[in-house]
Amino acid sequence: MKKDFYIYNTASRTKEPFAPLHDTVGMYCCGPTVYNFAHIGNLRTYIFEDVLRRTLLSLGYTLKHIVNITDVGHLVSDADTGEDKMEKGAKREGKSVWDIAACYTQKFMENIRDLNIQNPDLFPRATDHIPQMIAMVQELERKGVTYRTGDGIYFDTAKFTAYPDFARLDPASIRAGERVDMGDKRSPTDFALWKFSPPGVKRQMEWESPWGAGFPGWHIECSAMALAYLPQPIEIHCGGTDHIRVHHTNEIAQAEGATGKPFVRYWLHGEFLVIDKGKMAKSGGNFVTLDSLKSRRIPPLAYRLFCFSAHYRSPLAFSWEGLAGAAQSLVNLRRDLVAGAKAPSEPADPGNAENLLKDFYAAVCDDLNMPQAMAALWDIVRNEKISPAERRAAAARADDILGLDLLQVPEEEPAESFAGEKDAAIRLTSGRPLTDAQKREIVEKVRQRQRARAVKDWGAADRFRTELTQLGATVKDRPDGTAEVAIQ
RNA sequence: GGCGGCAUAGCCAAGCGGUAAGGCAGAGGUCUGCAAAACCUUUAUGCUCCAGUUCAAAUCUGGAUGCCGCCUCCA
Repeated sequence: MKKDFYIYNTASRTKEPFAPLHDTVGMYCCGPTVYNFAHIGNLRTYIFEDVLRRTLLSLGYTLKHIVNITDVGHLVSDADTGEDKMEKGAKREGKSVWDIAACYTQKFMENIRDLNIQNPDLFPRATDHIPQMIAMVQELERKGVTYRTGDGIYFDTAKFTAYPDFARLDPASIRAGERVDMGDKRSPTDFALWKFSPPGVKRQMEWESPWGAGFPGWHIECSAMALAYLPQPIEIHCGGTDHIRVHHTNEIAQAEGATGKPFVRYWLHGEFLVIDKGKMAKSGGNFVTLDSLKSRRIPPLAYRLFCFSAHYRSPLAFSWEGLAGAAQSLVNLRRDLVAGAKAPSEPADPGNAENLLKDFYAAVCDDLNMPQAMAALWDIVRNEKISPAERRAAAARADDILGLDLLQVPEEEPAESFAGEKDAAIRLTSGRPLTDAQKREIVEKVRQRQRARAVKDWGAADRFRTELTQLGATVKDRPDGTAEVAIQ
């Protein structure tokens, strides 16, 4: 059943009802540049796009979803002086650019999997589509909207009168040379379609073209690959908010300049994850990766849930405290659902789940308002008037969109067995590496405390607890007499 | 300089004209030798400030202050 689905279209700057023209909805999302780890800020956008994808599927649409992998180098600056990011990464790690791309593509795929982000239908790589890019540049040449400088073929934005519309630019106020190095460009908004390899320099990544050896410009890959796989106009195109002004504006110029037809119908942009009031950035040195979360024992899905605490078009303030809160929240959510499962209950009625989720779907369909959707879910999960089976059935349906593995039975922390000690009465988990001596000290104190408890010597037991606390070990007694020891 | 956005409890935040969602944290209680867990109860007379419109404003208008993003590869 298709509900009314409203999404905010950057092109119109308004919320619009989603009404696709094609039976299969084409969706193109700008993917990662694989020269370094993705940080969790990058990942926020892919989570937003995944929720969009899951919502469309859940509403009954058929999708063709494309996420590109940018594995070709982009220069660091607009002038010819900058280093290529891929080549820079290669130099940093002493590998070839191809190895770098393969390595970080792999890392990206792991992140995606950890976050329950569903795979799109296709992950096209830029380096596999050089011919399509060259063809598009040639078409733009035929249309007479390009010119040649000493270092490349450029798009002449003056020839594309709609250029300022998308980002609502005021052409008169873009002042030449203010922040961009003009090089030989005629206008600050002009951009490279094809760059020539510098004379005498053999780049690791370069291709033959009608204009000689070189490499594609920074925006052509998305226009070329999107149109290679999706019918025009493409229904949905997503990316980060930073792409509006330059990347997507240029994509539109290229695609519409080459084809003379509208490029995309709905543009959606995700806001940034902010940290210490500024955006998380690879260059800022303030970035956090999914691996660093995992090493702190925070499950990736806790981060996914954390992302649902703010609307995708609002900045979300990152903090470890907030993330720990999300982790706790996920544990609570699953626990409450499991608790329901233990109670005797009648089989759930799927039709009723749909009914229970009315508010949930209403929030999701209102431009993916996930904070409100989560509130609606909590109302179900903690509503004792609803039978546990019905709650679980509703949660399972909601999870098609949330992707939080809500019905997963909470697992015990795997107990770390420690060198030389096999004591079934003690389960030790540690958040940091410990020497054998340290382990032995802690284990010995736990044992002494257990002995004291056995003879009801509460005073001694409490003293050992205090000592263990000083060593960073928190002890939890379990009903079966075993002790759970967590070391921070 | 241009364009865009934000300011709501300890933290993350929703709400966008009808009398403050939700999560986390905190507090009190029940229970347990203590602790943990669990369960129950509770937590903003107020939404940066100042004017204004309105029967009614966190929500609209004008102004002030503070903060952020894009304009350069960037989610």
